[in-house]
Amino acid sequence: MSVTFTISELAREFDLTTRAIRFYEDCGLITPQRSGRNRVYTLRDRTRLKLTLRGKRLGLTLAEVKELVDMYESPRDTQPQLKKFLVVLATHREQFEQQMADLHATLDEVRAQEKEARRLLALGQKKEQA
Amino acid sequence: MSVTFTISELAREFDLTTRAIRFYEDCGLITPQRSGRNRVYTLRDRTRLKLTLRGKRLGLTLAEVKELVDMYESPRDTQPQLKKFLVVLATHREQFEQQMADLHATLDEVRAQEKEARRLLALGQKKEQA
DNA sequence: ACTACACTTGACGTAAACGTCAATCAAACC
DNA sequence: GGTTTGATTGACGTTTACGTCAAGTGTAGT
Repeated sequence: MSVTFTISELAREFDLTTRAIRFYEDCGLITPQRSGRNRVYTLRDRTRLKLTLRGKRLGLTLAEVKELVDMYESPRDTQPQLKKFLVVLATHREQFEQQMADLHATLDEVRAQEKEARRLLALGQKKEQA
Repeated sequence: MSVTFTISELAREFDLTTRAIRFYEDCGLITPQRSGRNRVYTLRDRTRLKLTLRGKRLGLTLAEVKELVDMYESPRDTQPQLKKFLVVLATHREQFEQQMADLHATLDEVRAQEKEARRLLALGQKKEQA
C-alpha cells in the first residue's frame, strides 16, 4: 500500500505554498521520489516536513533544522561517530535549554501583565456601575 | 548619579557590533539620548536591549519584539486600551505556549537520542576491553 | 481537438537583519 | 600640533527564506 502525497496535498495540510516545499527540497530537508516529472512524497518526507516546521517555529534556520533532522538518521556505528554525535547533541541541548529559560521568563511576564490588566479592567467596571 | 553607557560598552557587554545596536535604534527598539553627536544609553535602554536579545533567541522578529516591549510600557488608562491590550497579550501567549510545546518535544527527543548514544558508547567500550 | 488543471523548471524580486566599507568628526594623549 | 582612539552618518553588499511571475509539460474531461 505505502501512503504517498502530492506536493499540493502537503501544501494544504501544512498551510504552505508549493514553492516553500520545493525550497525545502533544495535545502536537502526532503528528498521526494519522482513519478515521471512529478514529485511523490512518502510518510518519511511528511515527517521531515513536520519536523522542519517545528524547527522553524523554534526559530531555527533551515540549515540548523537539516543538521538536527539529518543527525537523527545518521549512522552511529563507530565510536568516533558516537562521540561526535554526543558533542553535537549536547550543543543543541544547551541552546534549547537556554531557549527554555527565555521562554519561561517571557511567559511569566506575559501572564503577570495579563493578570494586572484583568485586575485593572475589573476595577474599572466596578466604578462604572457606581 | 544616573548610570549611562556608551555604544561600545553595550556592544562589549552583549557581544554585539555597534552596527547592530544602531540598527535596533532604527527599528525603534531603543532611543538613546545624545551628548553632542554621541549616543548615551540609560539603564532603560539597556533593559530594552536585553529584552530584544531574549526575543531574538526565541526567534521573534525585531518588529515582534518591538510590539511586545512597547506594550509593556504602553498606557492602559482606558477600558478599550485595556481590552485591546488583553487581546494582544493572549495572542502572544498562545504563540509562546505553542513554542513551549515544540520546545518540550524537541528537548525530549534530543535527550532520548543522547541516552541511546551513551548506551551504545558504553556497550562498545565494554567490547573493547574484552 | 480543445480546454482546464496540476505540476514542472527557471529566473528575478523582496523583506529582515545586519556586515562592511568610506568619509568625517571630536576629544585626548604625547 | 600631529595622531591615535572612538564616535558619527551614509551607502552598498549579503544571507535567509521564500514570493512571484513566466513558460512549458502532462493528463483528464467534453
